[in-house]
Amino acid sequence: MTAPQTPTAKKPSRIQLRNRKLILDAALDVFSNHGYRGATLDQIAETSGLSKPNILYYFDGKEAIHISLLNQLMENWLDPLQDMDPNGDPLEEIMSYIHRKLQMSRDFPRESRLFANEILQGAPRMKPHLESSLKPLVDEKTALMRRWMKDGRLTDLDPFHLLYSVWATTQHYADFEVQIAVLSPDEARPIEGADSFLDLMFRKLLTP
Amino acid sequence: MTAPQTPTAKKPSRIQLRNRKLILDAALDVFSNHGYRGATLDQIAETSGLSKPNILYYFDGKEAIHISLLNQLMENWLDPLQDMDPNGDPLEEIMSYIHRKLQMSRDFPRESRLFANEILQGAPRMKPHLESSLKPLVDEKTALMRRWMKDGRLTDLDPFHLLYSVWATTQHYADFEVQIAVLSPDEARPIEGADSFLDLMFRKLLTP
DNA sequence: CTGGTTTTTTACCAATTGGTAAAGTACGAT
DNA sequence: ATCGTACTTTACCAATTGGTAAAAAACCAG
Repeated sequence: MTAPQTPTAKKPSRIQLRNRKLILDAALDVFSNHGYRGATLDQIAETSGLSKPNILYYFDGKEAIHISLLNQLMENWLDPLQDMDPNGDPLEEIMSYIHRKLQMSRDFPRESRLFANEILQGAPRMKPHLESSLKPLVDEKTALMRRWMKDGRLTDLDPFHLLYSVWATTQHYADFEVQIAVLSPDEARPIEGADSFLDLMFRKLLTP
Repeated sequence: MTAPQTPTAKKPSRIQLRNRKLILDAALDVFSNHGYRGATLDQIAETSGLSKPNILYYFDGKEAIHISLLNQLMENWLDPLQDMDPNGDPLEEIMSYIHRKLQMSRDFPRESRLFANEILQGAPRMKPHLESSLKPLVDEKTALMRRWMKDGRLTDLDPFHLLYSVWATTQHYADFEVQIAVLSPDEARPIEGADSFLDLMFRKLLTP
C-alpha cells in the first residue's frame, strides 16, 4: 500500500496527528495572509518546520491542504448561527449571536481572513459548500426570524440584510484589522469598543 | 533617452493614453480577483490584449501597475467622506454618505475588492497611504461628528465605530458578492434591498 | 535485537513567472 | 517621401513553484 495521504488510514499515529496539526496551522497562517494563489508550499514548509516533500507526504497537494482548512472552518463557522434558538427570546437570541460572532473575529482572525480571501476571489473551492451547508441553514434561520416578526415579537425587517449586516460589521474587525489599527486612537481597544457599539446599534434596530 | 516608463514624458501620446488605460483596466480585473500575488502579468496581458513585453514598456513592472491602481483608487475612495459638509444637517450628511458608499459598491465592485484584498493581506503597499491620506481625513471627520454630538445635533456615539460600521455594511455587498448571490432569494436585487435596509438601520441608530 | 513499516531527507523535474535584449514595425512631423 | 521617434514583437532568461522518485533514517511490534 502507498502512504496514508488523505485520512485513509484507520488509526492515525501520534506523529501523524502532530504533523497534520502543524501543517494545517502553518497553512492557516500563510493562506489567510496571502490568499490561495499567493501562498506557497515553501512558506508553509518553513512556517511548520517540516520539509516540503514531508508536507506532501501528509497531504495530496496544496489544494488538498486548502480544502481541508476550509472544511474545518465551515463547521465552527456555522455553530453560532445554528445555536439561534427558536424557543428563546427573539431579541436576545439575535444579540447573543452578534456577540458570539464578534468574539470569533477577536479569537479567530486568521479563520475569518481565510474565509474572506476565499469569498473575495470568487469562492472557487467553497461555492459548493456555501450552497449545500450555509444556504439551508440561512434559509432556516431567516424563516425563523420571519415567524418571530409575524408574531409581533421582533421588529419587521428583511432578515437576509439583517444577517448580512451582522456578518459585515463583526467580521470587519478581523478582516480589516490593519486599517482599523492605523485609524483607531492609540489607546483604544477596537474590539471592546465594537462590542458595546454593535450592541447599541442592533438593539436600536431591533426595537420598535 | 529610454522609453517613457513611468509618467516621464510631458505629453502622453494618444496610443500611450489608450494602452495605459487598457492595461490598468485589465490589471484591475485580475488583481481584484486574485490579489497581488495571485495575479500574473500573463493574465493581464491576455485580458488587455497586449503582449507581456509591451505591458512592461508602459509600466516598470507588476508592482508599479498595482501601485498605480491603488493610487488611483485612493482618490475616488475618499471623495464621499471628503464631501461630508460641516455646514449641512448632521443626520442627512451621514445618511447621504452611506448612500454614496453603497452606490460605489454597486458601481465599482472591482475597486472595492482590490482595496479589500490589499487590506486583507496586511496592506503592504498601502499602509503609508492609509497613514498619510486616510488617517488625517478620518481624524477630521470624526472630530466634526464629535462636535455635532456635543452640540446636541447628533446622537452620542463613538464616531470611529460608526464609520467602521458604515464601511463594513456597504463594502460587504461588493466584497462578498458571491456569497450574497448564493444566499439571496432568486428574485431579490440585493443592493436595492440594502439601500432601504441600511437607510432604516442607520437612521434608527442616529436618532434618539 | 530484528525486520517490516512509517516517516524524513536528498536530489531532482517540468511548468510558470517576472523580466530583458534587440530587432522589427508603425507613426507623425517636416 | 522620409527620417527620427514611439511602439511592438520575437526570442530568450533566471528564479520560483508545485510536485516526484528513491534512498535513508526513525519507529515499533514481536
